[in-house]
Amino acid sequence: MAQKPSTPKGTRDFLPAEVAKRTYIFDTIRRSFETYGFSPIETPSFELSTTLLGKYGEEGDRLIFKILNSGDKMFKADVDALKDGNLARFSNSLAEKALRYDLTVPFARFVVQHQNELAFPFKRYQIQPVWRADRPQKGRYQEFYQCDVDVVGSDSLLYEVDFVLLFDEVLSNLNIPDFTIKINNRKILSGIAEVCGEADKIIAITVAIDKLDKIGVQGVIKELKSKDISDSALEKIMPLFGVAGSTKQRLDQMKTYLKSSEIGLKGIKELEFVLDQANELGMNPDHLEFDVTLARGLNYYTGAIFEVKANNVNIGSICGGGRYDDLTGVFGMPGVSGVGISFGADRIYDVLEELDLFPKTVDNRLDVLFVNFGEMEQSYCLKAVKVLRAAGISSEVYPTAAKMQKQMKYAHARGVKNVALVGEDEIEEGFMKVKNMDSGEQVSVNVQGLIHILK
RNA sequence: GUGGUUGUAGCUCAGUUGGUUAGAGCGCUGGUUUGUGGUACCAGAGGUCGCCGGUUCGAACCCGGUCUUCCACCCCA
Repeated sequence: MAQKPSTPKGTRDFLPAEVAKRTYIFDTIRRSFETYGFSPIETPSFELSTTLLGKYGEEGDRLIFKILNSGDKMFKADVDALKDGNLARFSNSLAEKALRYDLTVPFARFVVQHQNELAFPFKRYQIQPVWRADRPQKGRYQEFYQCDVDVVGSDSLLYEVDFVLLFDEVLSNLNIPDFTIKINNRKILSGIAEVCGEADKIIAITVAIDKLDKIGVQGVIKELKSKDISDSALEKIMPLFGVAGSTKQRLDQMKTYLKSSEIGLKGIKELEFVLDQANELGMNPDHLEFDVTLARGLNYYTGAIFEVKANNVNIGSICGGGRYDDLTGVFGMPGVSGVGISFGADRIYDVLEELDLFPKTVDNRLDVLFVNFGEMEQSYCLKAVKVLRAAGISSEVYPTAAKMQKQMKYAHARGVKNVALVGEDEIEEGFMKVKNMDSGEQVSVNVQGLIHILK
């Protein structure tokens, strides 16, 4: 071995036991998606750079993996841009394709491209990997899976309600004991910016107040000042930090605060509808929380904003989403409202692992391994294996007549559930000895009996 | 992108002020008289100390670069 091989930064291999757990997560999510009426689609892992660039803000563009042009296309390199020090333009001329950064923007492209083949409102789900050239840390990878569900072609708030219920159902099915679905509305944030007379600085304001629980009131004020927010505006923002009490009380306080902002009040109304409906449909109120400080960076959101955090685990948000009124507009199809959410499968995995929440039954262990005693016994066992497999029981024969101990050790190392021993005596009597590797118990049964036990 | 951190056998880690053949535990392989794993006992294999370069008579140890790990920011799933 010359040099130790390794995967690139921020990527991982998955061993069989890990894949089994990941499959469990994907299956749980997929089942609920389909129950809620969403259909699966898939899109390519890479898109044209022009499709992706400029959709995620300056920060996002930096994190997009670009695919180097190959062959003669290298001649398209904009050497002048390099000379001028315009690295962004130079790199764009070198890369006409890029790995997808999320599933939402490619979906918008998909909707525009296939608009005549889709029935609106169109509901799709998509479970595929995405790539970000981010610096890895806990719960942050360069390659990870997103599980997206979106509806486009309707501005009905019923979908917001559906998504809240969907969050609740999936996370409950995954046995996550303590999570909070935070909900806010971009219109409320617009209203806040309007009230303090800094409507054009909405992004700076929301990003700053988003950090409230992290850096505190003083930290937020400091950040706002550094973004050139005027003192008079600051004064109007201050009352926000005093908003407290139950959800209803906080909503009332916000109503008063936003009384001069039409858009802000509309946001409150939308939010109230979603909260009321969720409540009426019996959702646990502890799971849903109105949070004025929830902003989320993606600037294409226009209505509801969601974010889910698993409590008692130090990991970022595990789900996110929101309403975007005009995502397809940039691809030439204006006026189509969409709303959607995303589950971060890799972070959910980390949460389940850390809290030891994977069901013990999640595995892909072999049901039965037949010990190989020699040619004659082997062909007898192969027939038994065929019957077992037909009954849906995974089974195989050890490939060589190696020492018993070696075969048993192999079975143990692989985590095989049962070992079947069929030697001369057993063949004569028409039975097999089957040892349960977990309990160590051994029984004598025929093939049908074994099927009966394992089914 | 900014600042810090990590890298020694398959794994978890020791390795004293730079000085001969770099260690431990676990794991692994083989054996303990031949149809039974996870326990016990015996034996054994396995590392040019992440990589490249520099300082030195001499580097796992000092210096520089690079890759990787983890963390904080930024941002986010």
